Amino acid sequence: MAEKFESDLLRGSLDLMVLSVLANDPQYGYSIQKRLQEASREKVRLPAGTLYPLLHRLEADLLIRSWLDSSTGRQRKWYALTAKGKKRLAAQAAQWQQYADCMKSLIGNYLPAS
Amino acid sequence: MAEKFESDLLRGSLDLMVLSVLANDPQYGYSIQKRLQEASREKVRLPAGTLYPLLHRLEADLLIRSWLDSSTGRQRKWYALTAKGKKRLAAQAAQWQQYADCMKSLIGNYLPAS
DNA sequence: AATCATTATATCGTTCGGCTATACATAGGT
DNA sequence: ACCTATGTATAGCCGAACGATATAATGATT
Repeated sequence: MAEKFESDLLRGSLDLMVLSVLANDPQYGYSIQKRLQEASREKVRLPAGTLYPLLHRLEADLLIRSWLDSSTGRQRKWYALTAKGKKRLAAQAAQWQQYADCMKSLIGNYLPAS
Repeated sequence: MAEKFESDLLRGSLDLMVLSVLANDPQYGYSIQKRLQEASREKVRLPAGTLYPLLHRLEADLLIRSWLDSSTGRQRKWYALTAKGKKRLAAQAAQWQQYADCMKSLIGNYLPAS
């Protein structure tokens, strides 16, 4: 119960997951980690060694921007989507759906009866 | 139009795709390639450098077995699912659906209106 | 006060799958 | 003779996800 998804399954959609978490409001790394965990019912649990490099990569691609905030006691690095990031989110989400439809038509027959 | 899916999207589901193509009848490498291309409307086009190592891997894991057939003129290496491969196909398909549901709930809001 | 779990960020090195490039060989069409 | 499609194969590169490790502040427990 609540087994994690295989790493390779996540590969290629982790960016999209993180972008979608940032869609509505800014988040900092740790909160992104927790939100994804929660939203996936514990099936996605990003290790720090995956999350932070990923965020740095997205920022280097100008899909997100960051700022430090130490005013709330603990130092946090907040991230928000850029305009480019919003476009990317929409594009990636659309592509993902196509991909999912494609997969579903391939494996549809071998799925457990619901 | 008919843009290929990003490589990283396929990672982790290529095995499942190939297993599903082999589910009903034996196939040889080249025919698997063509079938996947067709079934995906050209969005999945496995290069030989991806396909053949993948098949060797699946065979090493005893998920598929192979035999040569030169009787039809051209030499072909046929592959078929093993019992273990069938189980794996069912398991992977089930996991993939869970994963897809999870993704959909995450990115549902950012999908283009259908 | 000392100890420990949680919060919070970061990097190093490993692993491994998909890709490009390359290679080789047969069949069929012009 | 040449070219395209068919058919299989491997070497080497690339890059993402990961485990291990490091650092440090906070809050709870004893």
